[in-house]
Amino acid sequence: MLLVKLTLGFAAVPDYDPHSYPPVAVTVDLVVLTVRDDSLCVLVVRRGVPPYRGEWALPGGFVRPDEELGRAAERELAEETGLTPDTVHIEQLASYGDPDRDPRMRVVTVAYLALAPDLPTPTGGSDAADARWLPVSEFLGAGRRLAFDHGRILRAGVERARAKLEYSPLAAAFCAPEFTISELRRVYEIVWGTELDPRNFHRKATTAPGFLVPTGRTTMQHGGRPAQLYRRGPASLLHPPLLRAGHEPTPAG
Amino acid sequence: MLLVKLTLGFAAVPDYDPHSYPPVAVTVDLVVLTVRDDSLCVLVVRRGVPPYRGEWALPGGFVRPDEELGRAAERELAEETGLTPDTVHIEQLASYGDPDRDPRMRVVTVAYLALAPDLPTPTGGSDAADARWLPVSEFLGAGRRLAFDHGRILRAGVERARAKLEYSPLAAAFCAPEFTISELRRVYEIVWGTELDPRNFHRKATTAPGFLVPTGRTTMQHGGRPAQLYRRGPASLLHPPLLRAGHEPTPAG
DNA sequence: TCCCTTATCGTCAAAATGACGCTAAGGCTG
DNA sequence: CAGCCTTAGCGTCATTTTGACGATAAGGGA
Repeated sequence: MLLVKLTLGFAAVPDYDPHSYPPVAVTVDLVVLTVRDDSLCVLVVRRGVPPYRGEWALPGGFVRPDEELGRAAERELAEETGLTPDTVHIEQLASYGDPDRDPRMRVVTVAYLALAPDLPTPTGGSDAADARWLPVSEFLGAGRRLAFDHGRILRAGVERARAKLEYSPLAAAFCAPEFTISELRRVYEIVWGTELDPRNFHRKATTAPGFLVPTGRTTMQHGGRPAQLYRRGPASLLHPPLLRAGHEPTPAG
Repeated sequence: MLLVKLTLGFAAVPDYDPHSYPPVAVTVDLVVLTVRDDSLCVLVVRRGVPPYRGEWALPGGFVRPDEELGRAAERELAEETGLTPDTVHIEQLASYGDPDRDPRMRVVTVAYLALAPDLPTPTGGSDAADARWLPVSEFLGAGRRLAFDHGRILRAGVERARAKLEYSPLAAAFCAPEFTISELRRVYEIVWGTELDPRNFHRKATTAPGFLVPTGRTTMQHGGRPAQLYRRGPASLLHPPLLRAGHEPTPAG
């Protein structure tokens, strides 16, 4: 029958009828990470409707009929946090489409990873009933659970963030537009969960071409000697990378 | 019928009805790369039906109603090449869902990247009318074009492959189960488009823990002194990584 | 003023890298 | 079979990079 014909591939389907396909919904889900109170936090919302009513989930929503995937992600981000891509870094993470990941119907979700500086207000959300920042450790361990397969998505997002700090200047996305080297180092330490030597980190960060642009201004927020303020540089890749010591990340198989 | 209902009610969001959404088709597309005849090649199929009839496209097809995304990708790979995940490495690449990327309807595709050893037969495809390996350079330059947005997907796949050679043992996925260091080096040289010093490469490849496992056997395929044969090791990450010299990859913005 | 804190520069030994010489071990050719 | 060519694989060495950590700079507070 038709189904069989269709699955042979796009190219081999002379006159297929796409509408005869079972309905699939496409959503975007967001892993929005920030560094707050010495821990890596993720933005979660409490679900107001079944399934998983009352449980924490990643923010997300349907992709509109004529909307690009990235636009949908940015729109959801703006709805939940009031932030725009000017302020936060956002990139596609991965897609998840297990047939039973949503009990209501087939839902394929395209997950996005967003890295935001510490926001004064947790959320400026519109429809989000209850949204807040919670430490990712709450969900990565045996503690709380996230609705749907969002725990898996969160793990992927955190893993991606940790890896990208090594080779990309993305750590700065967790900082305000102007930041000190120590603030940047604190980001690395919290995201990686390690301690870094301040002097060696300072050397490597300032040496990597295009990573940091000094502003000339200084700040004395942190009690000691005033620190130089930097802005993100033009580099899209760190050379040389800031490698973690010995890391076997996900126990991949 | 269903279609009419689907296109109607989009507005309601909080207590949404997933079925009240417009139809979206979900496909998987494959970027299957291999190293052949001193160049990096991609598996492409010639389209037999409009749109883009007669043009080259990436292999792919619909995700079946109760099929996981990764399974769909593996199935398509098997249909086109006869290969299974035992033989090739396959991983999710990214998703593409621009509203007009397929003129017929909204199609969201989940692209997968597969890295295969050089296959004796170009394809063992079932339905693929005309499938073959072509150098990626044909499509990356101003030469041939791929159907749909497949050129963009191919670029992402090649970029991903190039990047992953640095810090993952994935280069071995381009080789037969047993391979020599020179064969591995040739993979790096062809994928990166650079030349590598054989002696330094030998040192770094054999030094990286878990990258290579010597088999004890040797081969003399290449005319000179017989070479040790190795198998892929257990490492999932290369430490230290095999870094390219100075590389600004995609001219990112 | 002394002390405490953080920032930043400097030093130095250990490790990694890159350039490259040299020997090993096959086949090929005359 | 004696060179010769080819690739494999080991070793050397100067240069860089890294990591550990000392020392100084520059603020606030007791």
